[in-house]
Amino acid sequence: MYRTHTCGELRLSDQGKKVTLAGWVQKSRKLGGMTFIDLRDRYGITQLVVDAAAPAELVETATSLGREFVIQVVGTVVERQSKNPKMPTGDIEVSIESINVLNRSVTPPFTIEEESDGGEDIRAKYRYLDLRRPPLQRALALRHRLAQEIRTYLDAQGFMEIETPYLIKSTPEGARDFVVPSRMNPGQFYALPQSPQTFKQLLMVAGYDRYFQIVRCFRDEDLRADRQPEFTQIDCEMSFVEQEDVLNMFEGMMRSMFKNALGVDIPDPLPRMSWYDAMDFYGSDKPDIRFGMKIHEVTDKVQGHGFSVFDSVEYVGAIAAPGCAGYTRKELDALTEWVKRPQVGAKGLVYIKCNEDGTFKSSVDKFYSPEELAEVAAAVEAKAGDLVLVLCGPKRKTQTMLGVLRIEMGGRLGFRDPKVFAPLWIVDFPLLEWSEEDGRFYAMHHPFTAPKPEHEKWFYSDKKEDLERVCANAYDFVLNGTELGGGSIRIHNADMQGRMFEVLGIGKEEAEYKFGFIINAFKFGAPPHGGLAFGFDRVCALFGGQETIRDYIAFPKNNQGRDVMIDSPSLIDQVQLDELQIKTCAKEL
RNA sequence: GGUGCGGUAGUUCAGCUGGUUAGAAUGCCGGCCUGUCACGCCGGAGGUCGCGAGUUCGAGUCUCGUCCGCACCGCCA
Repeated sequence: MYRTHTCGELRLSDQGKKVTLAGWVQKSRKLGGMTFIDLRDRYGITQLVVDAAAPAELVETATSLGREFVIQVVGTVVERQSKNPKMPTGDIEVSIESINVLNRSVTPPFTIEEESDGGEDIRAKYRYLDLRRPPLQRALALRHRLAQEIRTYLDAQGFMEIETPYLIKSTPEGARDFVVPSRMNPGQFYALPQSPQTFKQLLMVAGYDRYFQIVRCFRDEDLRADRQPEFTQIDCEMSFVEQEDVLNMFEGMMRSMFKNALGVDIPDPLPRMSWYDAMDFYGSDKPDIRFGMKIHEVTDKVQGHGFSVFDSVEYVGAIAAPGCAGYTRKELDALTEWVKRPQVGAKGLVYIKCNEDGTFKSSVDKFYSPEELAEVAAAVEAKAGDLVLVLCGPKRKTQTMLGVLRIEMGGRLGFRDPKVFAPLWIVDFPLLEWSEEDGRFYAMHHPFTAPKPEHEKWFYSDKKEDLERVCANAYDFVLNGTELGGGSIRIHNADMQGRMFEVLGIGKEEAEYKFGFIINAFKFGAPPHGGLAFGFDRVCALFGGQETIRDYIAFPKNNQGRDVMIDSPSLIDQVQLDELQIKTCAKEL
């Protein structure tokens, strides 16, 4: 037996026990005659001690151990003479009678401790060493815990986990596909799935009315801290359901995840907000509702006073930053520069200070009386001591900029505490989105989303205005300003699916080539169905209070989609290339 | 495709308007030390300043190019 206990479990109550431990040498401290060794495994650290009175051979071995040596020791649990209250095992130590060096280690390039001295670069290259550190071990443990909760909950609700293929057909209607050449089918390619969307719908056709899968998905797009080329979705679909059924089922799942993994209670039922309200009041389709500072339109209150900047625009909107009336000229100038950066894109910033004494001071005093400024302040629910920030321009674009400004100010004011959780549903999304540059509609969610039944009359209209106002029974699960998941009630009718492809400008032949299988399947008694998918990596990161998902993935890719540890992607040799017979033989669509 | 920041010892970093032999901390190696737990003390080794051009009497430092990392914009149905 390699060990009788782990390095995290021994306590004072184990005093006197003879134990065998195995683990990694984190650090050794030699004090002349005696040697202390911190032995680590993923359960914790236990201090080992070798006394001066020990046999010379044992002392010799103990003092020759290097960092990250793997050792097995036999010894007795004893109470420490000087305890360490910072360690869970700090009341005891193991007095060693024998050491078995199971494996040596070269000196690691960075410290394997709670806080490593290594930078991201070097830790990524030696990911297997970084993964020995407690923060990474906690992150993966949380991921495991959440996956278990999901399976437990969905299993109890009658869901079946069914695997779908990874080698599928390329249908790049949105993100780019990773493609995989096929040796047995020269010149032809599989694609890796961006999601199992069509397969889960086919499972509904097949009668598996409650399906889920914790599944890897792939997108060949540029990366971010919260975006990886391969990522994991909690993919779910149900038959014979309406939007209400889906929302209830999956907010229940999130509720049990919050409760059982974090001990946090989230509201029951969760708040819901229409997409239009989210855009109007938060300037985002993924609002952070941990704090207020809602956006208010003040166009009619500020136009017609001779201030040409406001008079010439479609929309003027504002937010109130609590307690910021004391901002200095310098701070306001800096804030103005901040909103003018390309990432925000505002042309300028107008402010109104609502002073504690009830007076107002603004950058546009020339054009507005104190009474008029008070009216604007009242419209954005500003109180004495608040700072009103005003932006103007085209409606949606300005709301988006105000949304970015709101998030920034909310962060500065400490309203974005990662330990506070404010989930909600965003509902009633538009079905379609017009692209000016391409001169066509794109599906806002995906081309399998059904229009709301009451909007179908517009869906079959040829007028752009009609199509633009079609809403879908589509929904996003949003937490703290991050979209964690989304879904919709699907089209289950072959004719309607055909109409959707038509609206999206996908020709009959192209639709047949790319999606013929699903259109065909819908002719064989497809049940009404709908579902959703959560981004599991993001769920883990947010539950763990982090912005980056990399720590929650054992072996993530870097910014360029590279794995710097195994050095992939990489060139392949000519023999492999020849076998694959990759030639130019594109399909005309 | 674009913007910003960064690349100097194993590691994390400092290095001013260009100027002698490129420093610190930590790690590593050796010595001392019987209650350490960021142990302490003494000594030592350790550098292609990412790479390539250029300017200059002289480049870690300035210029251009290039590679790599991180964050962001575009992109992500």
